Amino acid sequence: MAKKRTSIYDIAQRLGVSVSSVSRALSDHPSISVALKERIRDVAAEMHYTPNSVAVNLKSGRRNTIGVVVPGINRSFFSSAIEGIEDKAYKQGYDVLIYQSKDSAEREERIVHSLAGKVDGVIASVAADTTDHSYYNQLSEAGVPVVLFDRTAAGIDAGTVIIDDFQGAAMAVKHLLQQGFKRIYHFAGPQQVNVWNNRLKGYLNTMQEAGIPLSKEYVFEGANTSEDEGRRFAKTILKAHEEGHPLPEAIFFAGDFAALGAMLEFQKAGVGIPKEIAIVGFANEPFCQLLATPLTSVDQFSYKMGYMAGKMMFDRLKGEPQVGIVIAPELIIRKSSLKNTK
Amino acid sequence: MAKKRTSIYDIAQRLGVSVSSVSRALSDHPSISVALKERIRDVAAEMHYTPNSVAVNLKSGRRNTIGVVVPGINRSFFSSAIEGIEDKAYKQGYDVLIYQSKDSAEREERIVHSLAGKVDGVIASVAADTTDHSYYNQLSEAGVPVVLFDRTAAGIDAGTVIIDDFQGAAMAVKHLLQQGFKRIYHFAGPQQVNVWNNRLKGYLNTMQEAGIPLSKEYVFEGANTSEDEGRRFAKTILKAHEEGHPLPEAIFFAGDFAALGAMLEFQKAGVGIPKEIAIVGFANEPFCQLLATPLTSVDQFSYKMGYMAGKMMFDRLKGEPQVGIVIAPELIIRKSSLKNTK
DNA sequence: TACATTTGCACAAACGATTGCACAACCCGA
DNA sequence: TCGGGTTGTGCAATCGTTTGTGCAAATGTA
Repeated sequence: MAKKRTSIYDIAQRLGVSVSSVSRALSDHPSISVALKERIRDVAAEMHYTPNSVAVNLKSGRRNTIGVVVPGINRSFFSSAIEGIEDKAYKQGYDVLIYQSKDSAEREERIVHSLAGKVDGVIASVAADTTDHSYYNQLSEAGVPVVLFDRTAAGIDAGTVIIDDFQGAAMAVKHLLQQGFKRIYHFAGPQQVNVWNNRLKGYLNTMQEAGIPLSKEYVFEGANTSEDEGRRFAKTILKAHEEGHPLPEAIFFAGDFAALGAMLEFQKAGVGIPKEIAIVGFANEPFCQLLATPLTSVDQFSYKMGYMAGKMMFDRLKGEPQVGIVIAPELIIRKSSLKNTK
Repeated sequence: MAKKRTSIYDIAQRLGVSVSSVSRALSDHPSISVALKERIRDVAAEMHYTPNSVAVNLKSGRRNTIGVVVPGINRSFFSSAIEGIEDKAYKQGYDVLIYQSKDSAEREERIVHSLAGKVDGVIASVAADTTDHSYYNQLSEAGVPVVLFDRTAAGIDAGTVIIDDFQGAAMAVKHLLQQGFKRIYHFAGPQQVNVWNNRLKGYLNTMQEAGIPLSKEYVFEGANTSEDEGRRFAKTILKAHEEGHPLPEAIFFAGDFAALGAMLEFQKAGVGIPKEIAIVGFANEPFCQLLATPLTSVDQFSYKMGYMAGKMMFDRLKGEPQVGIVIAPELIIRKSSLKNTK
């Protein structure tokens, strides 16, 4: 096992030429005679030579690798964004290193630290449990370009690829308004994260423009946008209802999983969707269309976001820093938000 | 931008000592005095020194990186397996390089080629469009251990982590038999791939043991296990029904997506599930429990498979080659396969 | 005081590839 | 036959570490 790999030195020795000639021959340098090039290439093929990329990296100072840091890979949004990144990187001959922050800033910081000098650039979607992601600046200070997608952070020297969350929220709320709903609640995510903050703003702004007065119980800020938090919100609403409050006519959720949790909870309580409460989610996770009551949701074009983030990264590596990219979201209307359905 | 990184040489120069002393001090070598160690560490911290991993790799011959090759990252099974691999690797201080074969053997071969010398080991689930994956042997011949999970391949020197597909299929079919079904069909995947072949065998064996005679239309071999192929199967069945054939009482699908496609098709045709046809899938994708009629399925413990594959990889790297691991599957029973339900 | 032993550090080679420079061999014309 | 210009190769430095070996100073022993 583990026979030593063949290096250009081995080839040189076999042919009685110098290593430099071998190197030049293999990279098709003009100052090597055609005859020697052929001999060298033949022997190289015969000995199954493949260049040692580590040595090449050391010499060139480039790694041909980009690092990707996401909260977790096992969510459709992130895995398909990564798919987009990998597709773009593969085309450019770059490798992709994957890391999961698990939404822990501490872990994220360790990862970012270890990344310096290992990769040519970093693409990330930041951990949600903190507001200070300044450690990313160590990368850009060291000349490693950073591109943030979806979850960005203030005060970081990085390119950004996001969707227009404000607009997405506005589309969702307008849709509900058009259906004739007025008493529209909003399940918001942690406000230190840009995406959830912008969705809340979009909701508030649209409601205000429509002249609908809000009261306190309209907005619920979840600790995150998980199924459990969605359930918690639903329970809050159901309890209020028992105490005499009217049910909301509709709810706009800042995330599909939260919407899912709430739907399951409402279903358990016998509250019909969309008959009694209309629901809109955010992310357009694949499961939306599979639910018993298919869920209206805002599509984020995750694959495209990943691909664009990759593209922006390579532009930056070429020294063409781009301005931030904002992708227009799209509202996918399904049964869960339609008034005239049973 | 791109200020040069500080190397041990810079530290050595600043303190007027040799680079070797710096290197030894930082790795706590006994032959350096405590006083000097402290001075060096202070300066190193002050200059924000981090070792250049490329140089370390070149010197040590180890990369501290494992490569992962899967058909695609955007499927829950693979993304959560990767999650398991990454978790294990992170604990060991290893990085993870991700590649997508897109189920193309040609692309897979290119990837595997490029991987030699880039990683210390490779964990893969092979592309489905071919039966010859011998290029993986170039890795093991070069001393790079290979671990295959789920989709393995014959004739490859590699460790394997699989679930007992035969057993999983048997569990599914037995469950259907217990429900009183006899006319049980099977949607099979491409037979050159071990997992689908074993599921078919499990099905056939269980049916035979139950003494149920099979006829040709019972088994359908899909080109893959996608939603579309599932639809195609459903259409075939519906067409045969129109021509006078009885419907199957139950169908065991070798994959959840195929089951999903068929369910949607049956629903469109007004065929009730499980009332008219009971259905069992395979993989226990997250969407199973979210369907209008929740889908009974065989759980593959994807995260665990990934984690075990990682574990086996590190054992191999330590020179403790393990035998293959077989994980016991579990049947998750839901509404889609229960007889006494409407 | 003289010698043996330990301690602490520096020198230099090595990992595998790239590349500026030097130089030998060739061809040409004068 | 010699100078000048190509052509084709080799030498050696370099990237940032690690590590075997050598050597001087400090310490111990008689």
